[in-house]
Amino acid sequence: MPLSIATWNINSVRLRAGLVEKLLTEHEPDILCLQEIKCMNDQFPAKVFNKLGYVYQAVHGQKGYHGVATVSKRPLSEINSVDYVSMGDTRHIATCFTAGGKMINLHNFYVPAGGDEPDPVRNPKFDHKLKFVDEMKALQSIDKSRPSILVGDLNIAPYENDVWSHKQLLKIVSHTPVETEGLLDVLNRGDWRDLIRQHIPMEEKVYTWWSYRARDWAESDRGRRLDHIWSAPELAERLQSIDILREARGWEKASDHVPVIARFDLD
DNA sequence: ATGACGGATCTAATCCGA
Repeated sequence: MPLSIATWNINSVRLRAGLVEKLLTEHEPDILCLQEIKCMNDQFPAKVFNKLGYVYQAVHGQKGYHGVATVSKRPLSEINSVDYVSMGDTRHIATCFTAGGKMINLHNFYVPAGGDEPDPVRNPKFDHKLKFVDEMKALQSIDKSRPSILVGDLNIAPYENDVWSHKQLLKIVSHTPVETEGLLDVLNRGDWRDLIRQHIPMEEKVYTWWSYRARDWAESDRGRRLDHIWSAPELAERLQSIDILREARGWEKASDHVPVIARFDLD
């Protein structure tokens, strides 16, 4: 079976354990990276994943907010979290696994949302976000001579067609120039490949998140591409497909983010 | 008008998301 990796901001893994089960049953990714699990490690619904064969679990949670987890059918090693911006938040977990006979690093991120006002002086949350992205610039797509994959809710929609209206969102946190330039700097300096954009032309609108506040999310379709899968060039060459599960936004009690799944021509 | 919803928490009103 080819290697497949999914990422999903689940917005409470306990509340949506049933939806996670649906995703894993219907799409069977080898590895699932979750963000915003919103629980402590001992509250993580491990049994739900064990039952489906995802017995390797790297969980980095905290009470009520944030939290990331990587669950896998393949053994995970070198589990490690970096405390970006030294805030004590649970926004990153790194693991390592084997595919195609080689070791691959996998980073799972939940980048801070950044609050309402795009001014780091007046808004400490925006300052935190910018510092977080700054620290990500040190990440290289090849590390310890292994190729890496970086996924998660990066909370930034970098390109014009990653939002429903480029012009109207230029001053809205997630699409301001200081953020989009910062994220593209992370991408370029680390020699990463943006796998969604490798598969979908730049002219085409692509979203992975739709607000809960819209009267009808599908009808207004005012989304943003906040969730990403990046990889080292040698893995990008092996990309077979990338799927954005838009239909998951319409599931009962849906997360406001949808899963993204990348499949690679690697065993 | 993007657009007022939805989650967790010291179960009621508050903070947070993006």
